[in-house]
Amino acid sequence: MPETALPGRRGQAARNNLVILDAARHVFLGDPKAPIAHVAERAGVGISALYRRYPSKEALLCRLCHDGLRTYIDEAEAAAEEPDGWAALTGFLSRVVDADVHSLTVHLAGTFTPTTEMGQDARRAGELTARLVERARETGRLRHDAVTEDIGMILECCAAIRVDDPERTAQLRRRYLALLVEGLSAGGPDLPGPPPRPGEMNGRWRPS
Amino acid sequence: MPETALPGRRGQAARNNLVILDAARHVFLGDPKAPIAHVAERAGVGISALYRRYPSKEALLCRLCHDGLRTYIDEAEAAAEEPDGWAALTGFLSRVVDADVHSLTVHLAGTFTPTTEMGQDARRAGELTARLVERARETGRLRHDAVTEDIGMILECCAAIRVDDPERTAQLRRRYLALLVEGLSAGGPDLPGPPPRPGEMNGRWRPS
DNA sequence: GCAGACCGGAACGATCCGTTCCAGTGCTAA
DNA sequence: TTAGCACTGGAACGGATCGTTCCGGTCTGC
Repeated sequence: MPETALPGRRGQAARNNLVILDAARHVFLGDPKAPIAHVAERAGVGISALYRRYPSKEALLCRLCHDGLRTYIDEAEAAAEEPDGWAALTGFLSRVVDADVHSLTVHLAGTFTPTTEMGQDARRAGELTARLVERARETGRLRHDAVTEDIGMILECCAAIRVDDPERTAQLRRRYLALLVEGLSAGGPDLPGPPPRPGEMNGRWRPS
Repeated sequence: MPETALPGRRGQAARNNLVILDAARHVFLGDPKAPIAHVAERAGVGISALYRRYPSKEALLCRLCHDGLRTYIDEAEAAAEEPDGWAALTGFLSRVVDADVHSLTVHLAGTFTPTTEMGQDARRAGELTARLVERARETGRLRHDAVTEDIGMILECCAAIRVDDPERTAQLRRRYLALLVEGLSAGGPDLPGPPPRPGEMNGRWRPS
């Protein structure tokens, strides 16, 4: 077990690396504008332990956001391996909602100036999403008027579900994702209004 | 036109009553934690004009929230007149989403200590909602595993959709409400997990 | 023409939060 | 054994924010 790999101060430092990232993820997931002291408190470390690792709050948020983006890409690439296009899309949505990736990426964006690498990753995430939607459409199970941008909106809807207990939150999100996926299925009446345009929900990515 | 009903200072005061409430509704709809100065700025009045009418920010928020709750009740009572139980529920949802009542009620709750009258109104709103769900279920068009508490969650999902342009926001919300309503329709597979419990999403109503 | 209702906005005080700083602790290496 | 140092916890600081108060000015109704 790696948590006992190194004893003493050096081991504590190594362990704190993980503990701090975990705490930060949990805290900023619950409140993107939480003070940095909450992270330290939850991690059970002092504030210096944070500032030794990240030069500023912004850097920490950037790291978390980028990690979330990479998780999104990883899941999308894994879904691309699934032969059934419909199962690929719905399974992808399930896993992304379960991992609460959306709160880490979209909701944290705008609180820091993104790096160019993040921009590239964001573009790649968009391409992978579009491909998943395309494949789902080819199966005929996806309603004809659904577009790629709907995916981001659906994730936004699920991320809005939140109760005190994290496990219960996950359960409820699965429930409403199921409702939305059911709505995504072909067979219903056309959806009202023009569909979301690319980048329409990206106001938060502006440097603020 | 009532804006010219009274001239002079008294007329200005009467007009400011409406202008301030409108501005407050707009500002706090966009950001429940906005500073009170933003309200004054948007209303085009000074800060004293606000404090002359409401003893504190809390009182203003309470007023807005209570107004929103009453709108919800009014819409629910209007929907109760609709003979078709399914149309009553879906029409109700449409109008409540269009009016953005959810952001005024649930999202403002917790920022002030609610009055007992608000508690009564909240209970009445719950009863009316339950009745609408019950009637929709009797039509057979509502999926059998939907519960009253799903309504609040669905409204929460729609309220999460927000882009810069208010009119566009309304369009997009209608789109995802349609998706969710389609999911609510009978015929799909059972929803995963236990349904939401009464009061499960009411953490925000605590005095905080 | 005057008393007072009403206004705009500067000033105040409290709170919050990111960041810095420093004294303490216990490995590590000689 | 001990000197040095990497690392830590948390107090202190400075800036920003925001609710509220206060005051000088304006206009109205009598």
